[in-house]
Amino acid sequence: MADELLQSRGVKPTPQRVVITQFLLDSHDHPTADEVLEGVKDSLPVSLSRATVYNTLNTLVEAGVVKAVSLEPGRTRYDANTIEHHHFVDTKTGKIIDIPWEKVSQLCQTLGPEYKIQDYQITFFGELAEPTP
Amino acid sequence: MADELLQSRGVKPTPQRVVITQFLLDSHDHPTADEVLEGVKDSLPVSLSRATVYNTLNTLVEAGVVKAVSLEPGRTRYDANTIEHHHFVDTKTGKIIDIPWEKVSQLCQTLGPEYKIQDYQITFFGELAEPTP
DNA sequence: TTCTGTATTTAGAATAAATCTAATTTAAGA
DNA sequence: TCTTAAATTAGATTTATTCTAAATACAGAA
Ligand SMILES: [Mn+2]
Ligand SMILES: [Mn+2]
Ligand SMILES: [Zn+2]
Ligand SMILES: [Zn+2]
Repeated sequence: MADELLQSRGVKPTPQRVVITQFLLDSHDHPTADEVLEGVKDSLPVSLSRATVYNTLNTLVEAGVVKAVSLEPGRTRYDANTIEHHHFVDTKTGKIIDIPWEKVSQLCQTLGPEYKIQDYQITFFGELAEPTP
Repeated sequence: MADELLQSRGVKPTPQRVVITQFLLDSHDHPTADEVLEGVKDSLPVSLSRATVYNTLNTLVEAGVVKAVSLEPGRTRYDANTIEHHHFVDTKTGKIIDIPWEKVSQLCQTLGPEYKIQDYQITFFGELAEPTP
């Protein structure tokens, strides 16, 4: 599973990369680099370096295998759900859950009564056109 | 200006707080804590501690005088524009500009041809209702 | 198979944002 | 003036991430 995914994206599937990728595929809670290290280190016969976790995560992001998510200051989270989607941050628990892209239909209206929205923000990424002279 | 704003939000307007608040009111580029320190330290007769900058920024956020913005990993930016609005991140320059709330009308459609949108993401903050048993 | 070069991993050092600590200053009120 | 709480300060500390330099792994050539 992880193995083929890596192959298809042109990333050599080393044991460390496979195990980290699989962990992210199985996660639904947007783990941090540290949570990845904790969750993965015992499933390798060798000691896993923190540097390898960061190297791998950066490689995976660059190859489009996972997405980096920065919703809170201080640490980046990682998401194997690469389909376009939004996030809902529970301000009580800090839990970040996925919101399907289609759920946000007319002008970001109702997600449903189970979400008590206090605030939301759309972040656009792109390039600003040069002003025409 | 900054003085009255602080008063009205119940924050004692010390020289450090006034000068930092004024700097943010005059900024339109979402400065970081370090940029605030650099931009402000020479307009005080005393040396300004980094701790004071962070203390003040946290106080201002808590009092609703400014907003903390975390769009990129690693550092928080600060925004004296407290009217609800979105942000546009120029992926070439890193520049973050404000998008008026109303601009995003039907399902986050066109901002106008000057914005070449590569990606966007809506972040919701709120509380998840308990599942009814 | 052995050789060789490149990619990957590793432990630990370095960096950078933010917070903490403990001492000092400020300033309001009795 | 005296008291006291709040605010500020320099510097140390913490935490996330990156860097460095050495060790490993491993594919391809000979
Ligand atoms: Mn602005
Ligand atoms: Mn940091
Ligand atoms: Zn997600
Ligand atoms: Zn803004």
